Amino acid sequence: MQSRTPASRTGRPRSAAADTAILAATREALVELGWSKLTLGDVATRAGVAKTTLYRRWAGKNELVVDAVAELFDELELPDRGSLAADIEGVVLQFAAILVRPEAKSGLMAVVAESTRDDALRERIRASIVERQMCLVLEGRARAQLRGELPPEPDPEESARTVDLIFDMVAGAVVHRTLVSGKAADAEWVRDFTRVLLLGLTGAAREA
Amino acid sequence: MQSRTPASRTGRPRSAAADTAILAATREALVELGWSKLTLGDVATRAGVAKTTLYRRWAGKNELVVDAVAELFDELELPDRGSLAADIEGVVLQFAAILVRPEAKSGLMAVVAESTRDDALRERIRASIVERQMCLVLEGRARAQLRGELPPEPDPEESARTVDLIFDMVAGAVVHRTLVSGKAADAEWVRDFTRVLLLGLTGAAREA
DNA sequence: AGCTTTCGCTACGAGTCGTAGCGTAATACC
DNA sequence: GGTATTACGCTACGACTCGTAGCGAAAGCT
Repeated sequence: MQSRTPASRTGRPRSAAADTAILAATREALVELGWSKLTLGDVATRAGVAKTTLYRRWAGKNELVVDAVAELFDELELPDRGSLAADIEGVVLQFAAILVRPEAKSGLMAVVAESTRDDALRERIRASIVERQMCLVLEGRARAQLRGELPPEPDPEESARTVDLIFDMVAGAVVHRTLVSGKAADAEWVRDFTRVLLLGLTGAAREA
Repeated sequence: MQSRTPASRTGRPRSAAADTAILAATREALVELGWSKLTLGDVATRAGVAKTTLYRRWAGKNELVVDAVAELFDELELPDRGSLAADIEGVVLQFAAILVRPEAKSGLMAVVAESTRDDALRERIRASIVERQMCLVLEGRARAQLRGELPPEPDPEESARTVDLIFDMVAGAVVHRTLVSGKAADAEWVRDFTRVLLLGLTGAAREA
């Protein structure tokens, strides 16, 4: 999780408790101070560790916040709710519930902004946050194809394109709704969104 | 555009050239340094003005970058391309062309992140960036309803909900594709996206 | 002219950054 | 148990940025 986990077998091991304390303190500081006013010195004080300890484990503020925010997304799951529409609504509501939390709002967009100039950071975000969400899309799509709600796509290249597209549409819409428009992705919005996603603007209007 | 335009009619007027120079210097600094390493002192030097002049016009880094980035979106237009699908593809390609520019990538997400803790900043972003995009959605939808491609929605409240939803889906998908997934929203992607948006996941697959 | 406001410049205290050095604590190996 | 090795807490440091204050000069309005 940290920048590097050396295969050193000798010497005093790193405190696992310090890790959890630091990440929790980071989220706490994100809530109280936000991204721009968050300082590593303050996080170290909150966590009860020395500032040097923090720098020994993380390269900087970006990497630390990525790890702290990534843990928020661990709770994402995709229970089988019987239909594609119900599955989408369920996972979108979960996703929205995470995004309204202030530690997620403040931190996630900031590290994404930084990742536009830092490829290593982008890869770190992809591996620890985005990939998990992508797996949910894959799982939900495969489940829908088994149910016959979506046609199978034999061409692997086109299939990958479709999965990417769905992922950007779902995650992008929820993020934009929550963070840019600043409105809640509540049950009503999620219902409308799912209808448009499945049936399209033209089809959804006919069934309204 | 700046923080306040006092109705002072006497005295030396503010240099309009300084404004454009400062905003251009801000975008230049965003490209070279990115959001986090951008300093107001550096921007002032690039623009050839004193640091104090900059602080007299903008409250801080957030407000300055919002204004600098907002000018990038002035070129957004919605020419009538004959069909709803063509209109969407056209405006999405324009939007994507702006978002790939490094000054937009670095700056936009950062100020959105900051706006999660600053209501005044959020309103500033809404007024100078988001509102313009929202108008395009309204215009395109009205045009499609005249063509008969979309059914009219008499209920103003439901109509507003639909416009908000479309806006979040379109803008969110493009932003997520460009900034989070880090892939280009090229013609092929835009075509697939438009098809899903109009026909839905189920309908789009049938016509693939 | 006279008045008002802006501009450029310099300087300043405050705060943060990331690192180095040191002594101590905790574990693995012999 | 002794020893090597690493992590830890603490302090201190130079470098940098921040945002503001004060000053004299410049530019425009009446």
